[in-house]
Amino acid sequence: MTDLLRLFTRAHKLLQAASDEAMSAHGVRVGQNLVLEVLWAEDGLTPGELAGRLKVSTPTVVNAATRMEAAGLITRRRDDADARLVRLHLTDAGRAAEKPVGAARAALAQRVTAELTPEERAATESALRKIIRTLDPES
Amino acid sequence: MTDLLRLFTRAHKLLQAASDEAMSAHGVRVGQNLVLEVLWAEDGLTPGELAGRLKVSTPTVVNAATRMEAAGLITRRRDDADARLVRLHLTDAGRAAEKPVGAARAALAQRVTAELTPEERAATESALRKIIRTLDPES
DNA sequence: TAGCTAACGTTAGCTGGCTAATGAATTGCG
DNA sequence: CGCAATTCATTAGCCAGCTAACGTTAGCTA
Repeated sequence: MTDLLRLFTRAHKLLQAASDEAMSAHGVRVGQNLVLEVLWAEDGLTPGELAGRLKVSTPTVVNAATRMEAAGLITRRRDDADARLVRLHLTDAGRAAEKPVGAARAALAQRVTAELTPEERAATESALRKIIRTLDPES
Repeated sequence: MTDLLRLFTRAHKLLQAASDEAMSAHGVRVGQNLVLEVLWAEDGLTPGELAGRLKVSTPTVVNAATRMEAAGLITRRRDDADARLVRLHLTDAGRAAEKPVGAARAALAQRVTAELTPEERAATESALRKIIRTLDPES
């Protein structure tokens, strides 16, 4: 298990699971959280815009939006000026989730990074940035 | 993007994609690679054993095995002594993939970690271990 | 020895990624 | 002005995870 990539994969899976568990308590799944965070900052974006900001494909956002609509977190509305566009708007429930979900996320981040020394945290952050730039120079 | 968790997610997705691309050139998808690596070291394991070693659920291994069987990488064989067990055996093609896939994986790891300083590498590894232990104390 | 229980693989159905193909609407060019 | 090209969202279908439910086989116990 000395392989960095392997450790990485394992840590990621555990983080995803912990994250999903923390959010699910507030009716939000781990993928939906990302969409919500963008909408909390700027409501009424289109699937394409969200995909761009989240660096995810458009169908991924569309599918998430369908589930979130069914869950009552957002609504779909056709753009008045350009009928090709769909605008995603938060419902009251979607807005209400901001505080608890944000708190849950912060608590998880705190719990996970609490054990790290400042050096470890800084070096990890720097390493992650380098890895991202290596694999996606455009970013 | 200052959030460690966000950087983590992004880096993981890029790594997965790069990994999948590298392996696909040799007819192996990213999830199958993990199964193969265990079988290269020890052939004839059961789905449950593989799931335990990979820290993945049994259905995940079963589904991967089905695709790998269709791809001609492994075969399923019922255990003679205990008919509940299924043993997964490498085919010639599965064995033949070891060298190229291993090389591709090593090349990716090398490329990704090349930019990191020894301190970053060590600190990241240590940080990952701590995170894993925090989220899964049993490990 | 008969029957219950535990172990194991598989199937069904979910989330969350992806690409490719489709269809509707707008834009732009001739 | 009209038609072609572009730009959207959606749908279809794939891989890779998961949990829960199911059926079969061993094994143990009464």
